[in-house]
Amino acid sequence: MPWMEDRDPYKVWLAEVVLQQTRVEQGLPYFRKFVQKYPDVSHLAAVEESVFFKDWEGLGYYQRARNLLKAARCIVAQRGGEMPTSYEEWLRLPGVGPYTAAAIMVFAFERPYPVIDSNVARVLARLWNVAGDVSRAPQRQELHALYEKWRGRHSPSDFAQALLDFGAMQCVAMRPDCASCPLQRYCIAHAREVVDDVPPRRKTLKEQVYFHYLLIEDHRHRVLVTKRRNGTFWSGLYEFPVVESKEAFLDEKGLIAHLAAATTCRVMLHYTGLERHQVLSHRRVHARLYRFSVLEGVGEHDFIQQYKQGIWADAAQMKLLPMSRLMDFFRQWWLGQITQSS
DNA sequence: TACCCGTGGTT
DNA sequence: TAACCAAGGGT
Repeated sequence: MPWMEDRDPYKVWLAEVVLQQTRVEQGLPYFRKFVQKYPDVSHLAAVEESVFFKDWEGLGYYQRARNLLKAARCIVAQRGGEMPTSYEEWLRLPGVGPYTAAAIMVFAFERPYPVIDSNVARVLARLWNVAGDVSRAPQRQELHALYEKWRGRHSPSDFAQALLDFGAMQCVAMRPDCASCPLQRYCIAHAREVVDDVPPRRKTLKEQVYFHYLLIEDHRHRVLVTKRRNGTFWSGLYEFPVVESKEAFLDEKGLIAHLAAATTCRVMLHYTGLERHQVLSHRRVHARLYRFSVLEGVGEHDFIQQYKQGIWADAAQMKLLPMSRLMDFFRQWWLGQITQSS
């Protein structure tokens, strides 16, 4: 891994946060971009949040970006830019939990903390047939003890890297190739033929939500966008004004009725035919794009005040706003329309 | 503790 | 296809 070349705590921290719940292949391009653009913690602390949000666009779990900036500013403000050197100090920073703090102590400082992510937990749980949910406290404790005992006097970082790699490449979650596994003869889960059930599968519930995005343009090729509020998913990202429904897509009459409750403007809708869905960690979002216009004699600006606060963005501004992958699909389509018409 | 939070790959 | 999963953390 690139951050192991110099073991710079800043780079190790950055990499571990980027890689939280994220595959290495997916996160690595972002890590490289961040190191290039923000070579040390003072550069990171100085960047405006809206700019960094754009840098983070497409990586997901956007709260990580906020916490990373908060932590960087803590390190600069409270420590003069000196990176923490103890597990406890790292743990106090926002966005740094037990895994990340341990990984930093091990990879940057070669200190003996147990680096137990989902890969390592799976390897240990199978080898010793640890029953139950590995995210619960008793199991975590047992895995911790097994890890320490197995590591013995091995190098903390070599052992951690070995287990991470072994979990990612050999002892994989789905359909592991136990026949080729060098540890098969030691594996209790294999002996008891329960490898596929250890650790137990997660249960994920997906709620369906239906978004009706409203494309509202003025006469100068500007479009109305709003910022998603705190307490919602994708909070802080920008989108076209949206009407959300939990049951199903609304028909145009239903949409008009919904809008009539929020604005006194008389409005018109026209479905663009553009539909797209995206699966999130706990939701499935279905979206359709509607052209929206206000009837003659009533300005769109009145609509903004009456319906939602927003900003009018031209093509150049639109490209700078951080958006979800779903909204990015509609944005790209809109940019194409603008290019064609001008 | 249980639930929330993105996106992309695999089966 | 739909489910499952990934170098987890916050609340």
